[in-house]
Order: sequence, then C-alpha cells, then structure tokens
Amino acid sequence: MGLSALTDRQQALLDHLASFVAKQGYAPSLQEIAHAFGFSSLQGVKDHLKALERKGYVRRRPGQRRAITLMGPPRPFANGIPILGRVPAGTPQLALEQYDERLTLDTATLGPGRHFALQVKGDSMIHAGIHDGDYVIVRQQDTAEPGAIVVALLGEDATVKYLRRRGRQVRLEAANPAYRPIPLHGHVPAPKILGRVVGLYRAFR
Amino acid sequence: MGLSALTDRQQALLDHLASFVAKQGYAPSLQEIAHAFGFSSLQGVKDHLKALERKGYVRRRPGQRRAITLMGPPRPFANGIPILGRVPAGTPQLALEQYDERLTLDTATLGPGRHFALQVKGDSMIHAGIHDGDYVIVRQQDTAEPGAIVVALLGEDATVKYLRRRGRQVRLEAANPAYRPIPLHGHVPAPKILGRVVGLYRAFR
DNA sequence: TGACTTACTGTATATAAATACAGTACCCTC
DNA sequence: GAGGGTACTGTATTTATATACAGTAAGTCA
Repeated sequence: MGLSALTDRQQALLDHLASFVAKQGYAPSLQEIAHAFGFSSLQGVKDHLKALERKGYVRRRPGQRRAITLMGPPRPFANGIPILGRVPAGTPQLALEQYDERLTLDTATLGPGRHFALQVKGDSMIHAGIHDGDYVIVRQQDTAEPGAIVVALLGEDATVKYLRRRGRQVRLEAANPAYRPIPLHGHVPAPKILGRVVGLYRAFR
Repeated sequence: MGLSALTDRQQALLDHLASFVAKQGYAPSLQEIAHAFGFSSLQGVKDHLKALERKGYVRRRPGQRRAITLMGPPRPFANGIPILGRVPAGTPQLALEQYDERLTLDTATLGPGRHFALQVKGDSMIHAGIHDGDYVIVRQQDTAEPGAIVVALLGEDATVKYLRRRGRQVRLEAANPAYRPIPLHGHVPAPKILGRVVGLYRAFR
C-alpha cells in the first residue's frame, strides 16, 4: 500500500502547492491558496490541507506561516538523503512515511562556524574508528576542550589526534598506542590546532 | 562572472537557506534563521538578507512571511563543505584557494539510484570501522556482489552485514566474529537485502 | 431516514513573524 | 580621523497569516 487516493479538489490543491513551491521556492499561505482557487473563505483550504495531511501527502507545522512540506515520491533527494526510521517488517518497498529526518552536510546540521573536511592518511586513529581515507569534518577553531578530537598542524602536516590532559600537560595523542603523544606546549615545531572534529564521512567503493 | 562575491557570513546564510528549503520545502522565517545561527536579534538576519538581495542571490516579498526565493543558477555545491587539500605550513588562517573539492551528501556525489540513511545499532560491524550510532548511507538495491557491505532485513530488524560467498553458499556475516553468519537462502526468517552501503557518517558530540 | 463526508461561506480572534529605530563594535580606506 | 561597510544586540510596533467557531449545501453509504 502506498498513499491513499485523493479527491479531485484535493489533487488540484496538491498540484497547486507543488507548482507554487517549484516557482517561488517557498510554500503559499492559506489566503494565497484561497485566492488562487477563488475561495472567499479560508476554511475550505484548511479542510483540504487537513485531508492531505491525514493521507500523508503533506506535513504542516501548527501555527507556523507557510509551513507546508510536500511529501511523496516526486521529491528528489537533491540535498540531503532521508534517514530511515523504523523498518517495517516485510515491506516490499520502503514507504515514504518512514522518512522523518534528513542527513545533510551543511551549516544547519553542523551548527555555526566555518567547517572544512580533511582526508585522513594513516592509521593513527584507527582505534577511534577513524580509518585511512576517511574524511573528517572539522569546525574551525584554535582551541578545544580536552577529550575532543582535533585537527592539528604539525610543521607541514595536518594530523588528527585526541586532545588530552595529563596532569598539567595538555597533549595530542593518537588512538593507536604505537604513536608517541605530542605536548601542546614546548614542542618543536609548535602544534597549532586548526579545528575540532565534529563529523566523519567514509565512502565505500 | 555574474554575481558579486559574498562574505563568509553571507555565504553561510545562503547555504543555510538552500538547505532549509531543500529539507522543508519552504523558506525559513527570520527568527528561525537567527536561531540557527545563534543570533539574539533579527536585525543581523535582515542585514544579511538585504545584502544577498542587493547582490542578486535572493528575492524577497516585503511584509510576507517566509517569502524568500533563491535566485541564480542552482549551485550544485550549495550544501557541501570544502575539502582541504594541502595544508600550507604555518598558514595563520586557512586560505580559500586551498579548497578544491567539496564534500556533499547528494545524488551527485553518491551516483545514481535511490539512497537512504540508517542509524547503526550495536557493535556487530565494529571491526569494519562501523560503530554504534553511525549513519550508513545505503543505495537501494535488492542484490549485491559478494564482498559488499549490505543492509538486510531480518524479520523486523535491519542489520548491516558483509555479503560473503563460502563455497556455493552466500551468507551475511558480521565483522565481529562473535556474531553468527546467516545464510541468504534457506534461513527463517528469509533475509531480504535492502541495499548496499556506499557511505558512512558519524557525528561527534 | 439519518449519519457521515466533502466542499465550501462568513466572521472573529490570536499570534508568528516582518518591520522599524536606536545603538555598539570592528574592520577598511581615503 | 572621518566616513563607509559589515556584523551584530535590544526593544517596540505592526501586520500577514493561522486558527477557531458557526454555519449551508450536496452526495453517499447503510
């Protein structure tokens, strides 16, 4: 089963919604919909939207203006990919209703600040689940709390390390014990923190 | 070149706009933008939007709620984050010229096909560097070559496993040897392949 | 016949959100 | 060292818009 059937008017309203969003980049207000259909009242629009929401074609945020999200197949995953919530047993195809959130790599997901990505070389952080070839997503900052995974510049090389406090010394440590820890101060060349690792991406070939 | 250059903050705001619209299907309100960036006032948002409008990146309808239209050619890397190539020695701040590529999670990066993401539960794939809480990005398909990491439906649970061939038997194997392999055929309940794992994302708190 | 759904009109109220004005701070550059 | 642009905070006001309640009318199902 997919989505339940729509009446002619509900379909017309859904079509109008889709074309409005495609054209303007934002959803119409209730009065704009009413005007487009020649309604003199808003209640008709509300009723139709309520039906569309009940049948799973749109989702609304109560009280918010123009907060209508179109659901359903014709929405490409242009930006971000849907996160599958529960997996219904024996479902032949994955129902759209299951998608609630979306996974993206942008400032909205990552929070404020400048970000960059860096491809990891070597296996010094393999015990932290960071493998050779992985991309770490880094929020640019020049300090970090102990315990954080940071990207530090050591001479000419950018390295991914834990920032750890040992007594009164703060140092960079690899997750792999085969690598020597590096004190943050009093080391030549002086390490410089480029940012904190906030995400990781790996592509499987 | 057509559109004039943007400041970092203006670019960040434009990226946020693009991803919000892509995710929600409608534009954000000024307060939502302010909240996303941690502003306590709306004037900053207004100023930035004004700059973006003056430079031709967006168009607004005065007085209307959420009436922000993104202009210009659809920028494919609107939501990506830059990948830092070489790290120049001793550079005080990271120069923009160093960024050559961008990391995105969209169909352009992932290739053709439908994709979804799934949050991994448990440590059955920890030896493959897939940890509890990681998101795997899955290309939807119902078969896969042996050697691939797949997401399979086992009864009501979606599990991440290697697809391996042993002799003439094809079976699902965990990377963690503590878990039993499951033959693809002749097992109850019958495993069903949902797709192949093509990527992995992890967020660090 | 009556209950139920769809498809609206009409009026009133509440509020989310845009606008406006005043001010601070930090660059630039001329 | 004055002037302009960027990047905000803080408070107040207005309004576009969502919501609520009370109806009417036609079709359909049982």
